[in-house]
Amino acid sequence: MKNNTITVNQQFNEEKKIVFDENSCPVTATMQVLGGKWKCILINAIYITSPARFGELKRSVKGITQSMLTQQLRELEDDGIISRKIYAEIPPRVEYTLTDFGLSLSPIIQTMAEWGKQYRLNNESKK
Amino acid sequence: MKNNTITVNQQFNEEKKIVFDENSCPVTATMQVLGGKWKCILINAIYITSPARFGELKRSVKGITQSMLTQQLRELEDDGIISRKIYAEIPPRVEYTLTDFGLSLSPIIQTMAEWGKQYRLNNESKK
DNA sequence: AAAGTAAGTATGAAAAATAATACTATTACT
DNA sequence: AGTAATAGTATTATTTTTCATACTTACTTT
Repeated sequence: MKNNTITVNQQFNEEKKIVFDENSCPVTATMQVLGGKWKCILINAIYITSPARFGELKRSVKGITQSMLTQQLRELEDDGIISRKIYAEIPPRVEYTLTDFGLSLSPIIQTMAEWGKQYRLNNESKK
Repeated sequence: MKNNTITVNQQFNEEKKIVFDENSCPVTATMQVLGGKWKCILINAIYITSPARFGELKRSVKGITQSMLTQQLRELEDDGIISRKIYAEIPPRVEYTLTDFGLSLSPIIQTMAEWGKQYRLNNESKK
């Protein structure tokens, strides 16, 4: 009984009920798919060099290790973002391309690319 | 001498010299600023609830711990993406807002938000 | 016969990111 | 006197990421 007024006030004080989680924040949802250090870079690399081969990606994506590349490509494949085509040849050949779903991410990647270009220009001019 | 022809062939075989690193890949450059689990989510949250207070962010951004929030806000501040305004009051009050530089990232965040909405719609309809 | 090629797998170690918990200061309210 | 509020810091633990290295297969070239 003592706390009645306080309780009522607290309820009325909940002005902003905004919550950021997977269900109510679309950015959080996107991060579930694009999270991690390499996903965006790999999607961009495959977009540009498509069809991209494993060894080619290993050489061109600087800093990535073979096991990381394998792992990230598997995750992208599991998420339906890239498709993996194996040629039964010796030596083996595997080609990676973006699926339609993967292509739907390209506006994000392109926006990131544009920002990155500007960012670098600004940094250059500040030298 | 034996390997002359091979050496020459290898040089000519370098058809694609595309490299993805901080210097030549703008997506990689962007990732340097937006990388990590929380950056995009926080930028979005501050964009929406601006001016955002510390405790408010702690409550609304689900899953983030206090120390992560502090750390990420510091990094965003160091990168010039957000600004931090301290009010000398008791209890203390600190307000976070996006800087102009931070606002320049909003096309990326908006594109991510739009994709996330679509993604969720697609997932809903597949149930 | 040895080395090279492509696309990996397997394993253990190290580093980085993230989380959990306890603690701080100052003031107002009960 | 005890409790709450705000915006943190400090410390340790746990989890996730990333790295390094060795190994595999089957065929070709040296």
